[in-house]
Amino acid sequence: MMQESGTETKSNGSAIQNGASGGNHLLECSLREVRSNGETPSVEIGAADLAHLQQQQALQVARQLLLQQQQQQQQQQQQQQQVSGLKSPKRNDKQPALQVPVSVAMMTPQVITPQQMQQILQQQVLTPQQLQVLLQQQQALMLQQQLQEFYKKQQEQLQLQLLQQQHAGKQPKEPQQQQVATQQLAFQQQLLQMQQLQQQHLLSLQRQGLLTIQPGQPTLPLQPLAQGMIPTELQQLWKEVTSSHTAEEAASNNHSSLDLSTTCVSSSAPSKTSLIINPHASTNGQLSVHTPKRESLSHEEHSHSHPLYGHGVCKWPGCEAVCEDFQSFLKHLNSEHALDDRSTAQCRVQMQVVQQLELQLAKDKERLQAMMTHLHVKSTEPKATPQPLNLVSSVTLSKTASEASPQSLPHTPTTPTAPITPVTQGPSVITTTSMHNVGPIRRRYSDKYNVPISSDIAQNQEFYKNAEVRPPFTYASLIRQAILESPEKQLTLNEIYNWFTRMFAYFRRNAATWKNAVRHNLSLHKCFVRVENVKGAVWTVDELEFQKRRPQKISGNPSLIKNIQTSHTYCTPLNAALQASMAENSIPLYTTASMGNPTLGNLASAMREELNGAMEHTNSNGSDSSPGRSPMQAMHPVHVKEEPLDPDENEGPLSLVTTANHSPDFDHDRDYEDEPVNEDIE
DNA sequence: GTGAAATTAAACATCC
DNA sequence: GGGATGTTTAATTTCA
Repeated sequence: MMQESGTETKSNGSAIQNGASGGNHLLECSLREVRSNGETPSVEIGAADLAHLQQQQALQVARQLLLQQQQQQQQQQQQQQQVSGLKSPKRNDKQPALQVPVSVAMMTPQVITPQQMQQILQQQVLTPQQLQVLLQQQQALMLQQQLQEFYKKQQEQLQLQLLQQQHAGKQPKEPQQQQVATQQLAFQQQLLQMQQLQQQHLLSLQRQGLLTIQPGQPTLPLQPLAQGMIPTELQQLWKEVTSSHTAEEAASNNHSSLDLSTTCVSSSAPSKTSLIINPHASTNGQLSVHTPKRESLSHEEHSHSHPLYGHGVCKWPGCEAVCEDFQSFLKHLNSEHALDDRSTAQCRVQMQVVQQLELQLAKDKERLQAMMTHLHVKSTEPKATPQPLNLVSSVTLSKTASEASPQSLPHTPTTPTAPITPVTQGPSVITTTSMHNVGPIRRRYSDKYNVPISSDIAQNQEFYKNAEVRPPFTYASLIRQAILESPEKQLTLNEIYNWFTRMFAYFRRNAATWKNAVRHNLSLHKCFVRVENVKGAVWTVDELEFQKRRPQKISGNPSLIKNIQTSHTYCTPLNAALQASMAENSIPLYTTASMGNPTLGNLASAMREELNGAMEHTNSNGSDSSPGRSPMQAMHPVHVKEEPLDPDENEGPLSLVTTANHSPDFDHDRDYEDEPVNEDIE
């Protein structure tokens, strides 16, 4: 691709700089440009074929137009020779206009024929959205074609007028010339509008993935528009305007520098002359839409609006040359940033920068949308347990915050819902990291610092259900939660198993391991009381024993602790999330303060309020003020093997979980029990 | 560095 | 007899 782009650049450049030999060299140059532009694949899948067809058609149309031009030129010469033996300057003025259709044909892919469209539809290579965009683009192209035809007719009228003018001798020319110039300018403006429209369509295609921009590939569909126009057609269009603008130029019939075609024929005048004469013809690849009057209005207006000039400094990438006024800026622009390989390369680099930024913006927008969607869902969820957000659970007043090593980062599954509760102090960021990349690092936090496990589970229910992420709670906490969620606050072992597998995807594998751990915990901790029932044994929770299990390890002023937590816990994950997001996208790291995101600020504020409420509740309650529970293993080694979901998950989580429902039907192990333990995979 | 708690693994017993 | 359930022990890991 880079080679192709380089070739294209050279071909375009040669069309300008070397376009001085041969009577039809300009035509050859145009054709070469058409070919070079037409050979650049820039659309993938079906669109690539489509673009190829369009390019081929464009080539054919360009050739036809060129033939027509040649014929017209011959006819004109014959007519003029018949009318007068003198060489008419107007004839030369007409010829550039005749070049324009070539450029139009070159830069406008042809409309897809119904057969081609039907073929595309049959092949189903495009999605409906892509087809819609394609149709819009086709409409724009059809408009361009109509415009092109209009322009051809206009040119013919111009020729007739000029011929009549020549026949009429020295009659007043200026009104006609002005009319011609006005018409040409109107056409230029229309042309530009069509270009912009097409660029918009191409951008939309690009955003939708129809177009693929490869790094270093300067052969974007828009580029034929710009690059094709810059070297020749732009100058010609401008010359048409300027040449017919003043009576002096009209009077100076032999002034060949204003006619690029003459320049080409003369084989001696470099095309750069036209650049000097018409500085705005191709300045920076921007097609000037200014009429001569506008151009002569004032440069101040220009200086205020020129994107490359501001505060007396040239804003050309990497330049920053100081220009006292706009005139000097223009001189500098035309001298230092003229149309050459360097400027072209810089322009392409800038285009790629813009493209990358657009892609980045789209990516970040998508990320933001996902985040907003996720938070919105969470906020609108009916809160069965209006308990504080579990972000407080990520609070650690000790080294854990500073030990936020990559290993301790929360595992970020690819599921659409990520835990709103950071598992650790690490950034809770949705990344593309697969959830299977979870490491053996284990973190548990929830039953420390009196974090209500129910809140976290409720808020991250979908996440835990879908992502094979180990819940950051101890077995004891999970068992207790399962039992407390039951209507009768009692569960059989099998029902506890089912609760684990139903609520956590993580516990859908290695059943033998974690079930053994469940049994071990039930037996080990005194807080779990086995109650013999008529229909079997059920497990209940002795809350007093549960609260006595761990001593309070956080000492000091509770209010101070609360302040510390509120000042660090909430900000850290948010900042980390933002920073990680930026780091992932290679965006310079901004501070949260500099970003000043009100939404996040409000979010953090709301969380802080909830945290305060939670802490106050805890402190006042005192029953759940034993945060000293030791950590829990947050992550297990990852197992590659996927397992089917438990069909029993469709059952209501709690409605059937009663002692009376304890029946052998609850075959909890039929899907998980006999799984091989794959701990050693990693 | 240490101790407590949690986790994991295993053996064993009991019951259905 | 096999599996589920329950108990116990030991090694290891995590973290305050």
